[in-house]
Amino acid sequence: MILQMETCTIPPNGQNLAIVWFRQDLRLHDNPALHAAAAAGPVLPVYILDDDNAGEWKMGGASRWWLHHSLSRLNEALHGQLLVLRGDCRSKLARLCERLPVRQVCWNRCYEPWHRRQDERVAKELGDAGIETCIADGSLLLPPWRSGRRDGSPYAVFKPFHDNLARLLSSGEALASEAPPRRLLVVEQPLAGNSQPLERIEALALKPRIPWDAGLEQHWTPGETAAHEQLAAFFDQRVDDYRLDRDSLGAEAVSKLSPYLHFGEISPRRIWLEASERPASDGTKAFLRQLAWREFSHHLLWHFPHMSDQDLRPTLANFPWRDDAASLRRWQQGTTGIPLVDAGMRELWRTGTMHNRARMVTASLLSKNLLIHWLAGARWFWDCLVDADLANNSFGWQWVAGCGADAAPYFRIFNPVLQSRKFDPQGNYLRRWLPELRGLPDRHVHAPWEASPGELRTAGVRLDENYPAPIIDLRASRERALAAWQALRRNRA
DNA sequence: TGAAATGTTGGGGCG
DNA sequence: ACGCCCCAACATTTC
Repeated sequence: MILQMETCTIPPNGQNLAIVWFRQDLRLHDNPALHAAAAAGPVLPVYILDDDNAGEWKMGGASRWWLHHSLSRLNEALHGQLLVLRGDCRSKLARLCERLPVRQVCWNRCYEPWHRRQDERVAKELGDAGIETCIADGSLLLPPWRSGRRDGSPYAVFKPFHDNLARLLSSGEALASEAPPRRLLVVEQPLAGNSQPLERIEALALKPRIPWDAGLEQHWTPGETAAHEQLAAFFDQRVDDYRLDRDSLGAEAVSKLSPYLHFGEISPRRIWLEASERPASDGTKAFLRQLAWREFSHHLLWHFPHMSDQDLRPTLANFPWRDDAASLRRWQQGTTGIPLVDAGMRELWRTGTMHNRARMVTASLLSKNLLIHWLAGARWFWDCLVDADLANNSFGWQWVAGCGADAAPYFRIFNPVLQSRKFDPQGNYLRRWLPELRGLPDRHVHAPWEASPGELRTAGVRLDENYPAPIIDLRASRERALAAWQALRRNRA
């Protein structure tokens, strides 16, 4: 906890000005880079939006919306002194160092491949210019190279990874928290010139031009304060039921912390420590296990940087993926005619998130039943999710598609009707997102095409008029997917 | 963090 | 009383 925040003017040449370069660590608490910088003297907080270096994985629309609000909250917490720039991070930071008496630049590592390249280039350039750099690890429980085996090799299966992680963390040393600074001295906007910081955040144009973000506004409050409130509410009200209810689509049982974690508005370490202080329970354990999955996917992305674009296990070389723009479009819009899939996709579009169970089922329909490449689905999620995270997203899609580490076997194909009956027996989730199906009785709301004409009429459902007929026959497409996989295996053998 | 097919068991109706 | 069939419920195997 920072006890005291003050602002000051730029120190004269020769003094200890440190830049804190914020990226996916938009918080003041438990932020190692910030703490390191603050310990040495006055701090200049900087955020730089760098779209051009992100390649294929430039931030998506929902993420940009979140970032806009998150930067605004961070700027407020910094008494309006956050310097916001856009462009190439290396040249922007170098230029700041030329113009101001900067001794040191501090940042927390990001683990995406393009961020790693960026880190290297920035560190080299600053080093060549005689500027100190301080690179910390604050976005994971353990840096990915420390969560591997003793010999440094990565884990490819979750169970042993999780056992090892739990062992390392329980030793305590890994999570020992450094003493946070008692005082944060922030320099007043050095380059203010003609515009105020808030105007600069607006100038990043992160909010959508067409205002489709009403649902996001309704469902989310970005920012560090909200993150802490969300965590407290989860621990107070929901964690005890988490193990049993986390798969239930209709219940509000999950933590909803993923976007805060992605943008670093709360640190996983803080979550782990707070959970550890509570009496051990099944709910807490199940929750921390999910945090370990996040850790695992980052571990894999670090060791296999191509994971975001290529099959982790090249089992699918020459797989007959279908190029089917019309079906992809219906999947994206939530008009497949398969209720659980449509409910999930509409929740995604409207709120920027989707229940994890629904993510697995919608992903399975696209990659297995429709035989559309998992990358097409991953890209759509990337654009729509407020918690879009390269490691988690790529890992999840590969897991479902059956080409990832610890992957679901190829023959594990979700049946969206059975999943719906099992995890949303009363149809609460379906009816929330598919008002046109509200009149159907529980036994038919999961599969309206099985209802009799009379039942459909009573419910006011007209297939292919106010709700689509199913995009595909579930049984036949399951057989087709199995056959395609088996052909692949035969050719291989 | 599957689903579907196939196998097994045991109770009840019935001749 | 007994064998037979049916079938639900559960377990196992296969994809």
